[in-house]
Formats: sequence, C-alpha cells, structure tokens
Amino acid sequence: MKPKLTLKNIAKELDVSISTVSKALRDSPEIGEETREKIKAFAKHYNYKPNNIALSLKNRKTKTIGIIIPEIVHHFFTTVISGVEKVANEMGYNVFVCLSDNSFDKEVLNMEMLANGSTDGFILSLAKETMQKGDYHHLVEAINQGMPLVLFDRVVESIACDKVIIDDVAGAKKAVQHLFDIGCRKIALISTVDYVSVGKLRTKGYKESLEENGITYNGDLVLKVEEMEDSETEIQEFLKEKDVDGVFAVNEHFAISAIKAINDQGKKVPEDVSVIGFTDGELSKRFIPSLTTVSQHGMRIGEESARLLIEKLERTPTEEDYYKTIIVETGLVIRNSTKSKK
Amino acid sequence: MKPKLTLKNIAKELDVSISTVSKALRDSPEIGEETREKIKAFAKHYNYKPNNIALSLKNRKTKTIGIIIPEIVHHFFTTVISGVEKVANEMGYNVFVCLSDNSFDKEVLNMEMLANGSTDGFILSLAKETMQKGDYHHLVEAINQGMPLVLFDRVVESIACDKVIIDDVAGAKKAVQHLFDIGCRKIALISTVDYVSVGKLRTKGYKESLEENGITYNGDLVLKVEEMEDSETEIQEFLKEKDVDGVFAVNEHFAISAIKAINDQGKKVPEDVSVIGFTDGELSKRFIPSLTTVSQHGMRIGEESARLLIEKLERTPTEEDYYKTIIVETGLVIRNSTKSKK
DNA sequence: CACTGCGACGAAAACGTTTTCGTGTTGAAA
DNA sequence: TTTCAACACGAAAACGTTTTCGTCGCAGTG
Repeated sequence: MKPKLTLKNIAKELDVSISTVSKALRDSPEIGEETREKIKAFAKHYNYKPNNIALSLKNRKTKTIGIIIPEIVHHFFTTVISGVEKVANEMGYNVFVCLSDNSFDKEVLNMEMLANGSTDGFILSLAKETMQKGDYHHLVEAINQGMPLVLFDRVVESIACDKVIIDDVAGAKKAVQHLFDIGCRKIALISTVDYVSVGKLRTKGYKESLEENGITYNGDLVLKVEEMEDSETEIQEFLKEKDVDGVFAVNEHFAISAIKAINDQGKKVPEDVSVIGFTDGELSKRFIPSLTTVSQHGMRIGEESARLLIEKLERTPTEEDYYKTIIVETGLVIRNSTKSKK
Repeated sequence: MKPKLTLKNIAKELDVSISTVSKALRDSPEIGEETREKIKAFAKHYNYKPNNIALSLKNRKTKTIGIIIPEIVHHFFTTVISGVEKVANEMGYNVFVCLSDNSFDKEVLNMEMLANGSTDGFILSLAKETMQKGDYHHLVEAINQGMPLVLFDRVVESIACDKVIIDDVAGAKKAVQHLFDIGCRKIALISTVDYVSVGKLRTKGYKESLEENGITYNGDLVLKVEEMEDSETEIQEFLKEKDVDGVFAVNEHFAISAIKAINDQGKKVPEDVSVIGFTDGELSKRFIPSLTTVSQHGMRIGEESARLLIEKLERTPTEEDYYKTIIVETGLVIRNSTKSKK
C-alpha cells in the first residue's frame, strides 16, 4: 500500500515548497508557468486528491449535512432522504444519515456525534419518544451552538428554526371532502395517538371537513391506534358493527388493514365502503384495490429541507435572523379504493 | 453565538497550557490532582466536546464508514442500512450513506468523495450500470489505496475483497422445490436480465431444481424483464396462453404483477397457480393473497458487512491478506400465494 | 553543599491544508 | 551605477488535537 499522496510528498519529490505546490494546484498566478505545469502534471499523473479532513479543519466547515430520521425502513423517509441527497450533491455536499430508531436517547446521541464538527448543520424528523417526552433541550443546544437546524414532518412549534411540513390539516380535509363528494356520510377516522403531531393535525382536518359539510362529529367513529404491532386486530375490532360508508386512515397500513377488515365482513371496497389513505407508498400503488391516497411528496420535502439548510449555511452569519416554514402541498391521488364521483 | 469551546480556550481561561488541559481531560497521571479536577470541572460545566475533525486528522482515521447503494427507496436496501447502522453504532462508528442511483458515474464520484479521507472504508452494492459496463477500476483503485471494501448483494467475483451475499442459487432452488412439492409441474420463471448477478444466479437455481426433479428446462417458460417500468404489461403478455401452474419471480414486484395477470385471466392464486417471490418486503406481507417468498435477511447482511469491515479496520495492517465471503442463508416464508402441501 | 530524582507542567511537532507575508533575484528605468 | 518594481517562490501560522520531550523547582541523599 503506497503512502497517501500529500502536498508534502509532491513538494519533496519535485523539490519545491509545500506552498508552491498548493498554489500551483489552485492555479495561483503567483507561480511561474513552467513550475505550475510541472506540478499539475505530476499531480494528475499520480491522481492527487486533497484530504477532505484537513480541508474541513482548515475551513471550519465540512460540506456535510446530517439527517436524523426515526426509521429508515419506511417509504416516506427514504423518499425524503433521496430528495435531500439530490440537492445536497448538486450543491457539493455530502450526507450523513443517522437513525434514531424512534428513541430519545439515540436521537440525542446522534446529535452530539454530529455536532462535534462532523457536520455543518442538520435535518431532523423527531423521534416518537421525543415528542412524547416533550424534551427538546438537545435541539436548543445545537441551535445555540450555531448549528443550523431544519425540522421536517414531525416538527414542534416552539423551536425557533426552519421547518418543512405538509399541510396535514388541508390534506386530511381534501381526503374527507372527497369521501363526502362521492356520497359518503358516515366516515370513520383511523389515526395515531395525538402526541405525534401528524395524528393530531389530521384529526383536526377530519373534524373541520365534517363540520363544513354539516356532519356532526361522532367520537365513536374515531380510532386512535396506540401500537403499530396490534393495529391490524385493533382496526378489525373497531370496524365491526360500525357500518360506515367511508374510512379515512392516516397511513397506508391502517388503510389496508381497514380494507381487509371490511372484506372480512363480506363488504366490498369501494362499492360498499370507500377508503382513503395517507402517504403514497409502494403498497398504495400495488394493492388490490389500489389505494386512493393523500400524497405527501417526500422527495419535495427533502429537497426543500436541504435547500433551506444549505442556504443558511452559505449565508453570512449577520443576516440570519428569521426562520422560514415551508409548506409542501399534498395531492389527492385517486385510485380504486374509492367510488368514482357520480 | 458563542465561540466554540476548544482546548486553547480552556487553557487561556484557566491559565495553563494546552497540553495540560488535554492531559487532564484524558486523566493523565502527569497532571496534579488539583489542576486536573479544576480543568475537568470547567470542561464539564461548559460542556466541552473534542472536535471530531481535528481528531480524525490527528489519528488518521475517521471512525466513519461509507455505504453506497443503488437506490434507497427500496425495502431490501433500507434493511441492509439498518443492519449496518446497528453494528456500526455499537462499535463507535458513524455511517455515511451515499446513493449511486444505479449510475456508474455517480458511483465513481461517490467513491472518490468518500475516499479522500472522509471515510475509513466502505460497503458497496454495485450499480446496475456498473455491472453492465463491467468497469470496476474504481474498486481496484480504492483497494490499492488501502481502503477496505466490502461488497454485498450485487458483487463481482473478480474483485479481491470481502463479500457478503446470499445463496441465490440455493434460495431459488428452495422456491422451485417448494413449488414442485405442492404439485406444480409447469413452472414459469420471471427474472431480470442476466448482467445483474442475482438474475443469473436465481435462473441457475431454477434450472437446477427443475433438473433434480426430472423436469426438462423449457426456455418458453422464462421471461427476462428488461425495464422495471414496463414489467407489468410485459408479464401480462408473457403469462397469456402459457397455462402454467407455478410461477417463481425474482422479486416481489414481478410476483405481484404475475398474480394480477393470473387474476385477469380468470384464474385464482393459489388454487390454480401458485406464486413465489423473492425479498420479504412490506408488499409481500400485506398483499392479498400474502406472498410466499424467499426472505433475504437484509438486516443480517448489513450486520455482517459492517462487522467484516470494522474487523478489517481495527486489525493491524500486517495480517490482512485473505478475504472472506460470508453467505447469509435465505429462508422460505410460506404464506398464502402457494397451495399448501398435500 | 553538590547531586540525583521526581513531580508537575509547558513547548513543540505532527496530521494536511490554505494563505499571508516575507525575501531573493531579475530587469528596466533614472 | 543605483533604485525599484515585478516576479517567483518559501516560511510560517493557523485550524484543534495528542504526544513526546524537555525544563523547572524542590526534596532527599551522600
């Protein structure tokens, strides 16, 4: 294994000083043409690449952004990552991916690791446990240290930083409105517990849409699923004897469990009951019937987050005072789990 | 924004030298107890954390491993990532995730970025384009530079490095054998093009299993899908008039397309035709009927890869001469897309 | 008193860059 | 011949660590 090629090596080999080599490679006019060409030829021939770590240390920036997500085996988060990667690469940045596994402690640990110089800033979606605890001191600390932070999807209002979210309320309203438009009048909601912000917001949209359409809210038609593991049977139980004609589920898994439950009752989707999900994953596309769903545009969320972060990183520190919140619009993708409008 | 706390700052503040601070924090006996305690108290109070970049430069190792995958919105690859993350974190390593988007150029670019000091080694699954081209010079270069490399899933024999793969041939044989055992005699294969190693190997397993069971191989029953995009219609066409009683597909998407095609012909799965897929993703679990499938254990693949890499990283460079290939066994997960054994 | 030894600390090099500020050599102008 | 740019290059500091090797003062020994 050859010794890694450094400026010092080149300098010794060519019998010039380190500074000369550095300047020559950066095309400084200070260096005579002859020497410059000689050095550049040598460097190209031996495939010299400056050491990133040394550069980071010198420049006090790493050209790297960190993204911390609750889980990675998850369609939505992976689309966000690809969005982040895309614009990060375009702007010459690398991406550090860390997983919190929905654990508060791992989230804190990850942030500490990344904050010690490895990263210029981060993009974060909060762990479930963190939201439950309501402990955000690690975010505040990072911000105070001067680390730019962008929160996406699972955000918390009280933290002063850039945010990228979807209009959960509006998205839910779109879904419920669509159910109403195709004739549903008894619409169930299958949601997650409230401390996950999206659960709360989508529930809000559900209520508002009912109200707007003159339907009174009925708590009996709402299920808040605690544990993902038991969701299937819980939904099965819930839908029994409810006799609804529409179901709005806050993710595709719940939607599919609902369809299964409905089928088991001998009813048909969408003829007897229409079902709408949230998040446009592989399942929604390929299930039979394919799912009508509210699409979250994870890619765009990732792109916007990265853009926001990099913008902040590359701005002079003086003018950074205000924070933006970008709302990425949801779209309603109509497929076969809902009746067609008549 | 406060100036970042460094050894130098602490030294100035406490009126001692930098070396004293460094030694005190690392509990060197060289430093008097009084000074030591004072420094440690100060550091803890102001939450001093050593700068990672400086450490990396000094130690010439980053405690970071890079993983380059063809795509991230993909169940198998995300499970691998989580496996890698898990053991990497346990061993005190960070993970850099990069995407090649199945493009040769992006793969090369990513490797160059990571090779310049950002990373101590990598884990890689080759881009489709790379395998098609057969150009592996970037791998060879990295290895020559002394960068440990672990290849997984989409590997190439000729490169001398550690590898983690599944027994594709055996996995395919298991699947086909199972189809035979439940009574199928006319078994179709839906595979990818041959330059993707898994396509070739699974095809080999298919042939071998047929042979072992005394069925002569019939090329008419084999479809090699070129483009993922058109796969659905291609499979539809292929299955028309073939009148098979079993289908082995090399991934879950093909399997589902097959089921749809079969349903469209008015036949039933599994009563008339049994279908087996490969890769145990969300779709397989939740589709109706749920898919019998060959499980790849992505998590284990990730874990083994990371273990292999870190082992190499932490060994003295003298004894590194031989390379391992770890084969992670596949499992057959029997669900509802195949008839039960009689 | 001179010497040794040790405890407690500091100076400096090193990791690989970039950049500022010399400095020595040339050639031309005065 | 002197003077002064202009040119081409080198020395050194800096980024934040760790570590080796002093060095200083003081106590103990002969």
